[in-house]
Amino acid sequence: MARVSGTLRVPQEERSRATRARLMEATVECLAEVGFGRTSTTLISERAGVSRGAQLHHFPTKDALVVAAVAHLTDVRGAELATAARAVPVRRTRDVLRMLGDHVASPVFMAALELWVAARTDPTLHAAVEPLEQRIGRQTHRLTVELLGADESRPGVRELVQATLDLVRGLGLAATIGDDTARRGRILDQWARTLDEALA
Amino acid sequence: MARVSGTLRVPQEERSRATRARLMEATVECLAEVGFGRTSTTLISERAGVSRGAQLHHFPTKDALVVAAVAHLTDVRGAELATAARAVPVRRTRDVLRMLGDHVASPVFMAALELWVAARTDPTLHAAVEPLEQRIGRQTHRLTVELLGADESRPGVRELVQATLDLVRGLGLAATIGDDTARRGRILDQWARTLDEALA
DNA sequence: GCACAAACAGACAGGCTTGACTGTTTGTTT
DNA sequence: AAACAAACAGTCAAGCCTGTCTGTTTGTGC
Repeated sequence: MARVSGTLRVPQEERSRATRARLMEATVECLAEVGFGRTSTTLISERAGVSRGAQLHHFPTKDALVVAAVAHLTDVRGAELATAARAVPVRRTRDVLRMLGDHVASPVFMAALELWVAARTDPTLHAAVEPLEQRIGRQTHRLTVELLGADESRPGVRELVQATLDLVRGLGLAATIGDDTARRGRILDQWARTLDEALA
Repeated sequence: MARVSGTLRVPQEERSRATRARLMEATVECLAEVGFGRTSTTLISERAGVSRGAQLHHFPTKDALVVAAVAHLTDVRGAELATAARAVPVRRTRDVLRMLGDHVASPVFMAALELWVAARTDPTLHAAVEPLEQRIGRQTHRLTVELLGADESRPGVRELVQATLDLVRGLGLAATIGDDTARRGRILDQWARTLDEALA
């Protein structure tokens, strides 16, 4: 598409993609900062610097926008995890846990948390969130197994890795209220020791 | 008060208490069933069988009602945990974990979850939730230590109990999306074994 | 029995949110 | 260049939610 014909061009497909991206990113930001409840379409369009008309053009309904944002968020989380994982040396359990702990304290996780809880009582959202969350869950699991150098063929190992991921999820949830970093650190310190013994 | 004077009496203090209780219970039910976002004062009053006027009389603002419901919910959670704990034999780790796992799958936990997430971005709610959550957190910790027969003077034991509680919180969160009971069971099976070894 | 206050009932207004709708600009196609 | 379609802009009405307000019933104190 967009055959060159001499003059400078700003393909509308590109503009469209950019606008949609800004809207989805603004949605994720709103989720993380003001929560699902206060995330209105008006607030999103203001934040994205997009007119309400343009917003309604690309996403006819709020559901459509949020569902698209869910997919976008999944990609972002996947990318952030992959990037963070690359910086972690293999077989250093405590470092792996630190990486996971940092993730659940990040804004993207908070946005995901908002969506989880909202999806619990919203069928449309649930249908969008469930499969994507399952995907990123599996991806994170695989990644963690690799970094820990764990042997999943041994009985119990798979469950311990799952427990580790559920633990950090729980820590992320606790972090929303009044959990301090120090407490998380101590818990993960001990968990790393226990995990190392159990996986040995 | 309310000196008997022959005829049957329905003290207004009693009526008042009953109405307030029904409103707070209805609030918790709404939180668990439709979520914080869709929990409107109108819905609550309908569900409680209380007129809007009476509702506004007892709780002038929505915040007042929700804050009162938080306190109520804390009491309910505390009572449910204490009751469930009484049915668990001491030193049977798997049974203790089952009890905790059941709790995080219950409606009261879901209501608490809604409040947690809402409180993250709502200062008023946060001020009400934080201290109470801390209280019930400590209570649950003490209770778990007792049931496990754990010796907290030994290094790492305290952190392992905390990790256990955060783990079940994470499992409760996962349960809202698409987590099946079987998966939870396997994870807790394995964690019970690991915990027993670590505490031995 | 009477005055008073608390519990209760329901209508009403203001504000916010959502999505429909009309009009304008900008890129694409022939 | 002209016709067309997509992107963009902003207004408007319907609906819901909250909290105020007025009026009614019921228990309490004198």
